[in-house]
Amino acid sequence: MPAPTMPWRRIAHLDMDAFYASVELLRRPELRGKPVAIGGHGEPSRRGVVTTATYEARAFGIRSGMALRRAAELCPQCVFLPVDFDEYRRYSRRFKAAIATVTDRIEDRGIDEVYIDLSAVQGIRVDGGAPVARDIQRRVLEATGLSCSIGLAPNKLLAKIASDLRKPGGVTIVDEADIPALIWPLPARRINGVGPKAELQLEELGLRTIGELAAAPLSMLVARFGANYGRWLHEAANGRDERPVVTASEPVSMSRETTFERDLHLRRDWQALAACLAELCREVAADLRRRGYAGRTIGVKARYDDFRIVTRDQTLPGATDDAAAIRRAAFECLGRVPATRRLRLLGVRVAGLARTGAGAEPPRRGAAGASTAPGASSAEPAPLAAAEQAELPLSGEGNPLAL
DNA sequence: TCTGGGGTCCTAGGACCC
DNA sequence: TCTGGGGTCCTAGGACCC
Repeated sequence: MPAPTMPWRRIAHLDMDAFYASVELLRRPELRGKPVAIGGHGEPSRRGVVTTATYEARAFGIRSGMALRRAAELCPQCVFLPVDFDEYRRYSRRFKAAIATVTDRIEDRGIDEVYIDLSAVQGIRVDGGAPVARDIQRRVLEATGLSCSIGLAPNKLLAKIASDLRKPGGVTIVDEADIPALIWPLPARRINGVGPKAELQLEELGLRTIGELAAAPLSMLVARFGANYGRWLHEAANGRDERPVVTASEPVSMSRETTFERDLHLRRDWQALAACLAELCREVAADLRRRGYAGRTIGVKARYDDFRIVTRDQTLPGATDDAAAIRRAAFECLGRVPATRRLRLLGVRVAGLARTGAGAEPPRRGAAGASTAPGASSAEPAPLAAAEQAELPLSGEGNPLAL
């Protein structure tokens, strides 16, 4: 039985070039041409990682995800700037609006990239799409002053790899016929969905490049990675991907988390942790309300000083966007986190989201019922209740943990 | 004193229901 | 009393992405 064939498609992947750093250079033009890294508080002496570095900084070996401290060692003259997400979001909206003047077939993939389905663009089957890609680049540049790179391919997987081949400012077409020459020599890690763990396992199988992966027996991949992921790896390495461009989606969860300047002990530093948790709950509640959502599943995430992560969550009878209800559930969850080591990070997450606006949501039960918090009733350990009280006077402005 | 913050999706076991 | 499945929800962990 022959698989139904996909209709002809032309998918673009657009990736902004060194996005955060480029936005910063717009307001700090005197830094142009210098090594600049964006991350954390912009101070290499404090905890944080590089989110984006200019191409000049990358020449020193600075990479995103690298500790700021390490980046400063590699390049002492590098200029460090703090992240300013509000500003990046403004530019993100602008460049996406510029693309929307060409087509509305856009899939949001975060702050600095999108997929665009160009299949219906006039004449694209003849010219391959390079002219419309150049036109999009020009519109993005005029709207923002920023450059981007675009990959054009029959699917998202190949378009994503293609956009990375000629950075910055490139337009790269990858068709099925180009796969052996352009895609197969690349490391398997370049496939979107192959991360550090999978890369390591592939290496153990002697598979380094996408071509080697494509030639590997399917049975070997399935034996190693399971039926789903194994089959997907095989398809991906051969350039096959039928995922549609998804133009609308609903959020699944909202969360807030923070890494402490110094690691905190669950009992000895309880006051500071409790104040932190309460603040995270206020923030996530504010985010929910601003965006018009409420959620049923409340959870906390803790990262120990050895980087292990534990999560605990609790599902309420009804969705809530109330800071106090979220806080009660979050404290119950934190009470179940083993106090085995010090914590370096604490987070709060609300999932199971439903829209609150425009009567889309059924009447809320329990969650807003002041004294009877669902799930936080008799199950709540007494020491926690006391500790929760104890944090209240502390919950002021600013970060009480910046010691 | 390496290693951020905000997400999505998948897996897997147990509870519970039919 | 034992033998069964399927389906959904809840919880925890983990890989991966931007």
